[in-house]
Amino acid sequence: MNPGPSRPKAAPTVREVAELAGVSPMTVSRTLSGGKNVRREVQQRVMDAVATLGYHRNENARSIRPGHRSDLIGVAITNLANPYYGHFALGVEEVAAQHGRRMLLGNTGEDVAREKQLVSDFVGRQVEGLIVVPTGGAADHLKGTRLGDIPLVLASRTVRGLKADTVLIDDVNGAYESTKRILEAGHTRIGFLGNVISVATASRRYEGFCQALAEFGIESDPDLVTRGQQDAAAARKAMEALLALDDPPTAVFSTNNRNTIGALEAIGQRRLRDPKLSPPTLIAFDDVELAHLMQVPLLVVSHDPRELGAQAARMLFERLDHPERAKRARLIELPVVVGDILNQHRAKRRRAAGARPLP
Amino acid sequence: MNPGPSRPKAAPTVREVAELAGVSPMTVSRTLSGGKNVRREVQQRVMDAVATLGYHRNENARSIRPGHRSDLIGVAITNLANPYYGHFALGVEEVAAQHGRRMLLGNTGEDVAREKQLVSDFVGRQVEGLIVVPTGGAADHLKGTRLGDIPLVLASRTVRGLKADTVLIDDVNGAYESTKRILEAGHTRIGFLGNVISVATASRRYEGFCQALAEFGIESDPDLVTRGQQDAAAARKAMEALLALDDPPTAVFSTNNRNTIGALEAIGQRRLRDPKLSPPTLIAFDDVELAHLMQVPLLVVSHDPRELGAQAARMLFERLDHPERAKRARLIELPVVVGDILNQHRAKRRRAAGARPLP
DNA sequence: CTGTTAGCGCATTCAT
DNA sequence: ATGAATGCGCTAACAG
Repeated sequence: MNPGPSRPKAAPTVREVAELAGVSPMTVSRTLSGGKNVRREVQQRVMDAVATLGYHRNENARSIRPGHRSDLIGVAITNLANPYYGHFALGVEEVAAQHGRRMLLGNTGEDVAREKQLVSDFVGRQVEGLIVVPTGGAADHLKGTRLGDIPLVLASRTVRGLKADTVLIDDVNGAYESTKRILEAGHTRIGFLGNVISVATASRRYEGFCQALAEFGIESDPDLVTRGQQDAAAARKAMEALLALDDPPTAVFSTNNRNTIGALEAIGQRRLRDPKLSPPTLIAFDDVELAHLMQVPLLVVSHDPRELGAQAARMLFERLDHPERAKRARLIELPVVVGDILNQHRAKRRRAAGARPLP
Repeated sequence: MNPGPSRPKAAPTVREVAELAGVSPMTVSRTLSGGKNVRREVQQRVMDAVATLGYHRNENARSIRPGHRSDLIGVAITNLANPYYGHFALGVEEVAAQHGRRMLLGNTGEDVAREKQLVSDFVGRQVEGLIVVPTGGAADHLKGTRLGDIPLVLASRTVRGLKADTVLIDDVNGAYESTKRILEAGHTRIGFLGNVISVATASRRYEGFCQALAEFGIESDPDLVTRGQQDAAAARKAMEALLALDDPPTAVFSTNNRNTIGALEAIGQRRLRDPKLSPPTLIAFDDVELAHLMQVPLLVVSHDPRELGAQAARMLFERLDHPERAKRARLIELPVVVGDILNQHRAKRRRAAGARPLP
């Protein structure tokens, strides 16, 4: 009597629906694809059968038929736990949804091997396109031929020697403009908190930073430049070291939100021990929730990572919808907004006192 | 001569690989599935052909064959832009990867219709299982029959009248314990910042909150209870209103990270106008980056959303790997950690002065 | 309007 | 160790 631990029943197929509705599989198929050339009454019978059986059309079977799209895109990002990429992924997802596509999402954890694996798997699953935040390692697996000519969009970072559609933030200029503004405010000793150099973004932001320094005739002091911090904990240590210098920087450029968090933690902790600490002005590339309330002089270089994701997706779908257009890889650089210097009570006073802090 | 805008070439198939390698499709298939019963030498020829053609096995075609798994799970979450769910998604992804599965990820934006759409699509794509953070609306579409008996795990929230494996946070107890601790510290007027009531989490946390109040013989003052804030902006307004009361609360319970952010913003802004403001103690359910550095007395009720995601995924795979086991829906409640009250300089002084703040 | 035939890419089964 | 036949679920193309 007892059917026992019911084996996971195989999903119902068109045939079963057809049988229950007393029609041919073809009529079911037609009904499900809009109902052209099917009597209303028959459609109803079919839909009823669909409902009672809990039938769902097998999209995989559907997608192997010639000319049919998979409606799937593959997205590989480096770190989902970073709110930045959460917003990014949301931007991608929203635009994909508008275009009727679903998103296969994988996390690379900055590991090239994993990236390779993911991309290969995505291709095997017939994704129509790929959006990748590259880890920055070797990237042969992203070459067009390896991808079976599936459109690829790189986001947030580039890869040396790889031609592909790319959406970047205007890193160089953002770093340049913000550093310049800090220099104009009178700072001369400016620290740098960077992430790993192999990440193109890091280099580009460092480049803009140096450009501004050079323009003001300031040599970048190697003691003030730290690089390679990939998470907040590392950034915090780096910032602590900067604060502990005999002659600490009066301003610090932070490459990304992880470094900003770490820097603010270092400052916050240090302030507990030394409440009169006059914290350095922080140039924060990427906005961070609550940062502006931290009572630390702050210049935010912000942009919307969600828009970055959306833009990457738009770029991808444009290529999918118009494969006939020019094949040349395109590069888009999204502008950043350099804000005002917030919480700069001390800085104001210093400037009011005239001249530069260090003669 | 010019091939013209090369039509997106159809992906190579086993047949093409076979032809190039001078073998039958079957030999290619065998080689790709481990190489049993294929001569080393032939395997090599096949692999070479695979490489030159850029061949990727069509997983979709593969998955329609009987007995074959899709290696796909579907995940629907409410808001990817919330770092909480970013961590959650990462937890799911990592465990899925360990089990050789990929993740289809969709964002519902708290919209039931979208959730329904996503789940239906996921089922059509032959996902082996579903992990859903339910929006809280009607949920007929999540009933087993509608899902073709695909295993479902609800995470973070429950749905009234729906039996399914569920992973929750120990909301009631976390809210209870933290509120109790604040009451023990002498607070009697405690505000409440909540999200929409239809979300089960909100009710559960409110429940724990009220339990603690009741135990201390305190009636919850309706003026101090705000609900329905779904984002930081709304939460901020609600908190501003609390701060503006003639007799503002000395402590405020914040249901989730969005409300905490909003509350801290309100406090921060208010403090700019009134530097001597003695901010209320904040009970923050869910941790928030930088919150502990905000110079606001803070009691964090924390848990790791990544672990929540991991646990949901483990639950799913356990059911997938052991379909024969008991069918009863299981419920797991992950413990929370109620921390110490941080930054409580003022509170200390108040307590040291003896008695309760309000006679 | 409806049904039949055929084939998408792959792998199981059964030869050889 | 290899290949041929067959069918998975679905739907164009072609009858009727």
